[in-house]
Amino acid sequence: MKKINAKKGTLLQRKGDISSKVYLVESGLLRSYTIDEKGKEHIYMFGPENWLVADNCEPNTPCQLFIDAIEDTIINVATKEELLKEGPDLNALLRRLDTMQNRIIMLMSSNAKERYEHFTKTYPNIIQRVPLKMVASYLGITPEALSRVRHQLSKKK
Amino acid sequence: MKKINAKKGTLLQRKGDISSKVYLVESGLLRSYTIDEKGKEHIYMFGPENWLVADNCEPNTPCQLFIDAIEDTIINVATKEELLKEGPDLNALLRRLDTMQNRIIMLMSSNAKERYEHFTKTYPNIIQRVPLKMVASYLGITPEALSRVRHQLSKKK
DNA sequence: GCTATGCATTGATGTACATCAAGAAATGAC
DNA sequence: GTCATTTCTTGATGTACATCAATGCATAGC
Repeated sequence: MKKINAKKGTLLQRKGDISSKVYLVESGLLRSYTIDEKGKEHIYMFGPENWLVADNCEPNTPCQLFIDAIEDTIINVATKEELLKEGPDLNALLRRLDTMQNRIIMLMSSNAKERYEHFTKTYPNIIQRVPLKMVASYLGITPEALSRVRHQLSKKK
Repeated sequence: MKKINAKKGTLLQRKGDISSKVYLVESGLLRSYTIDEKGKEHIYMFGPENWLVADNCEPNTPCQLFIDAIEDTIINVATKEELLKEGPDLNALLRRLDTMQNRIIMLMSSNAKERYEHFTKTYPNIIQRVPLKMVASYLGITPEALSRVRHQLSKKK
C-alpha cells in the first residue's frame, strides 16, 4: 500500500495495461472510463473520497479502463493480490454490486431526464465538481442532450 | 442450504420482497428481471447451470428484482447470511464484477447489432433456450428491433 | 491586458430505435 | 387432432436522442 499524490490530469492507468492496480481515494476525485472504437469516451465511475477505484478485469488480462485524476488527488495504491491477502471488505464488495445493478437497470429503463434526476439525487456533491460533459458521459448521453434536459427542468420550476 | 425443485414458470422472488435469498442453480435456467414504472420488463440476468442468482440489494431493503424459472430448475437456496458465514467465493465475486462492468460498458457504447453479436458470442448456449423476446429484453431493445437485426445479419452472410 | 482553449448552450437536421398494428408460424392445452 | 396463446416477423409511423455547426462565456497561459 503506497501513498501517492496525483496532480489534476494525471493518467494512472490506461486501457490495455496488464498489471491493474487498485486505488483507494483519500482526497480528491478520480474517474475511470473507456474509449470505444468510434473514439467516444464513456465514464464508468467517479471516485471521490473513500472510494475504491479499480478495473474489474480478470487477472493477467488487459484491462478496459483508463483511470485519471479530475482533481489533485491523494491515493493509496495496492495490487489486487495485496488487497485479497489482507481480506477484502465483503460489505464494500456487496455494496459495489448493488451500485452496478442499479446502474444497469437505470441504463435499460430510464430516459435522459430520469437518468439526470437520479444522478443529482445520488451524487449531489459530484455534480458540483465536474464539468457537465462528464456527467453526460457518465449518464450515457451527449452534452447537448444534457443541456436540453437541464433547460427543460429549470423552466418547470 | 435447501435444495428445491422449481417448475418452469415458478416465481421465486418478487420485487419488493425484503428477505432476498441466494439461488445456486444446479440444473435448468433462472432469470432475474425488473418491471419499470411504464410496465416494461427488463431482464437483468440469466442463470444457467452453476450460476448464482441473487438480488444485490442492501440487507433489509426491498429488493428490485423478480426471479423466476424459465425451465424446470433444481436450485440450492441459501440466505445471504448463511453464504457470508461460510466464506463466499472471492473469485466468483470478482468475476461477477467483471461481468457487470462489461455489461455497463456495452450498454453505453454499443448499438443493437453489436449487442446482439456480443451476446451470441458470450452466451451461445443460452440463446437456444430462451425466446428471442427475452434476449431482446436482456439487450435493452425491443423484440422488433432484434428481429430486424437478425434479418440484416442473416442476409449479409 | 490579449489570445487560445475548453465548456455550455442553441438551432437545424439526421437516424436508430420504439411504438403500433397486422399477419404468419410455432407452441401448448385438452 | 383442434383451438388458443404466444412468439416472431414485417410494414408504417413516431420520437428521443445524436450529430453537426455556430455562438457566447469562462478560464488559463503568457
